[in-house]
Amino acid sequence: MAQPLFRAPVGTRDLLPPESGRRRRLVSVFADLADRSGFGLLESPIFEELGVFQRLGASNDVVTKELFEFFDKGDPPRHLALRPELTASVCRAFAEHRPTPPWKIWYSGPQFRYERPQAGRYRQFDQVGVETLGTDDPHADVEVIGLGLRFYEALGMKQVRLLVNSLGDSESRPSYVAALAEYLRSRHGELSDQARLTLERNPLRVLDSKREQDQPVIAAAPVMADFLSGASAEHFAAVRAGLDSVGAAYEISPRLVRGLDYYTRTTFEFAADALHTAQNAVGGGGRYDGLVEELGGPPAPGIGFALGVDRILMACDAEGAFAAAPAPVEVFVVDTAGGHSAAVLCDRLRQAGLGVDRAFDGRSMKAQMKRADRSGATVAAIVGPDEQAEGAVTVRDMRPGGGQRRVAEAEVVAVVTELLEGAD
RNA sequence: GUGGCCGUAGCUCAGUAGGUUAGAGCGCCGGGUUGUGGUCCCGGAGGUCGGGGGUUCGACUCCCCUCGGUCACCCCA
Repeated sequence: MAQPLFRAPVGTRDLLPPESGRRRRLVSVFADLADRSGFGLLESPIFEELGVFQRLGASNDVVTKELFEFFDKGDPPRHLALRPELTASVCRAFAEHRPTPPWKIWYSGPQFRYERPQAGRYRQFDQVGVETLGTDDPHADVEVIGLGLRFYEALGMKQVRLLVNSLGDSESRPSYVAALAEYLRSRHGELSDQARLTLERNPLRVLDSKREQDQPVIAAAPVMADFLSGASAEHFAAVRAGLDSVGAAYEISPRLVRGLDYYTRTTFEFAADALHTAQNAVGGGGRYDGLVEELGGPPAPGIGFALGVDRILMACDAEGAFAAAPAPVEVFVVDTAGGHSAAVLCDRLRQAGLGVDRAFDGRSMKAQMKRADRSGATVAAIVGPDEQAEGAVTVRDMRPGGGQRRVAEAEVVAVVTELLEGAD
């Protein structure tokens, strides 16, 4: 293979049409849903001061090993990092601007994590998400979770399951973690080496182990539900009741743990059953009642989710949903006359709001017609020497059995529009 | 960071128990007489077989290194 001089860096890729257009449509479906639910768009920087992300958890790989960090040219240099997720940025923005709560925000964009790529995992990846800050009303949880569910539905996905759990608050969580750690230590000998390491860093995360060996131990582990404080249990019950009221199907997943340390109380995950890869979580989120404060802001509880665009699209492929489609071309302009006729014609048709493409390089009529066909255009507008001489255009219906006729330039838009109206 | 598998034309792949000019399909370009696509037919361009080193009379085929891809662990969306 002739080796290209450069290629996209490891874990990144170029998104070409029509796939790129499909992603854009996905975001616009999400944007529409978020807008209609009272969420406004937050566009935050792609990089932040390192400290913004260090609150995500000292035991967390995302912070300790996977950050793309760098220094700028300041004096002294500032220590910055490409954002590995967006919740921290949203909280930082909240702490910085002090908007009136509840602050309901949606976002989309690239995020960066230095990991070994694998199915559904890239170093640069896209997420869409929402966050509601400044309220711990269980109905805020219900609204956020419901929005996620409706989004998958809007894409035509059917095989997405919602898993929910509560991690408890600052009172109940520590006692659970202590009990869990004690239990895990009692079965230390049965755990994998990896799980033992995880146990020392963050006992909760052991519940996430995918190793066969750990499964029996995990299955018998104590569950958070038994350790919830009265207030947390009540909050969780209200969230569940709310979900029931809007007909949102969910499963209680007592051992569901989120990756980032800031989560409290409600946690949830969207699992794509169509995906048989290791990464079948197409989205996840939860409550993070202390994060804003940790970033120097006022006490402000929050809840949100992030949905992985790449994984969602993989799941769509597996389900046959939300297919990619090339940008629609309605009219293809064929020009064998030379001069500016084709340019003028294209411009006129586009000004009329039509989707128009054309050929270049003065190729043969046959070649241009072939292009017209491949473009998927319903109509070909042909300008050759004859047409040019009489100020006319040949309008050809490209559909099987479609005919053609020569019309005056001034009538082209009307004739084409009429043909297209009969197209559907 | 650890491990498995893979790396031949733009794409999807075939090929070689090591031996003359490396193949197919799709795509691309041209043509099938007199300006017109979708089917069909003919022709053509395009590959130093990821890169480097080694073994050999000779390697795309064997060995080593390296880069890249892919999948899994870890981590997470």
